[in-house]
Amino acid sequence: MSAPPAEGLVQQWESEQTRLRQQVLDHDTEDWQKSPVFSGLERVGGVDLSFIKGDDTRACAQLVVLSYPDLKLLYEDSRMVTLTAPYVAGFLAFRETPFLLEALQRLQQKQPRLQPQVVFVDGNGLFHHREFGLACHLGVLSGLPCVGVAKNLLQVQGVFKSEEHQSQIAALQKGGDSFPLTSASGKVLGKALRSSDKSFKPVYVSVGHRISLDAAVRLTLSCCRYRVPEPIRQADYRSREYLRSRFPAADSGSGE
DNA sequence: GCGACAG
DNA sequence: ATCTTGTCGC
Repeated sequence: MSAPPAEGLVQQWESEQTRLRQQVLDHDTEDWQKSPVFSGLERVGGVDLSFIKGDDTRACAQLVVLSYPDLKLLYEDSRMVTLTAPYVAGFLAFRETPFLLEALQRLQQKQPRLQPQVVFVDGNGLFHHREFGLACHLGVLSGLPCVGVAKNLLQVQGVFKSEEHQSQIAALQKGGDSFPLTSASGKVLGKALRSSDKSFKPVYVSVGHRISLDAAVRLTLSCCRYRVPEPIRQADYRSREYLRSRFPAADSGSGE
């Protein structure tokens, strides 16, 4: 049912990514990022979108802000939105960013003191076709430090789900172990991280904006109670809960 | 025709 | 993203 994206649109998106890419800062810009224990860091944010099943345009845009290092909920915002852009692999940001930005702006307007010092994004940052994934996009447009955490490996820039990749995953002995995701040209675009002792499938961490890869990986690890970092996990859970309460299952086994 | 494809 | 139950384990 989803019509293929208009011809020129993807090209336009591509050039915009290339343009905005120049504004990404892939190093630590905040003092807390240089601290081994991130002293000075008090608030971490997480964003996500959850969809109503069967509808790929209506979704709940979610923002949560948690305390650090306690990871307790300080702020939460759920909002029903209607997406206009289609999902095109490599261009996720054009579909989701506008609504995540709006959530950050509502927070800035209502509770500026709760503005997160870093935002975890469900998706990739520099680990991307043109080194400008969702986490970079949101980072540049919001100006906030962002970290991209993807649950699945994006096969780009010469990174493949090869036997070698599988064996590297098997070699991750404990939570905190990781290995670099290196492009064909030799650049480290991100890291596969075993985020806890109990999880075996790694998460893929990459720089979004205003943070180094090293700090991004350390911070991700320190925010993981389970496989997915708590800010993203909370955003995901709460957005689904929001949909569950307002859009009860259309069908169930009760009929006959 | 088949596999890929962050969310 | 969503489609989806039970099941094994602590």
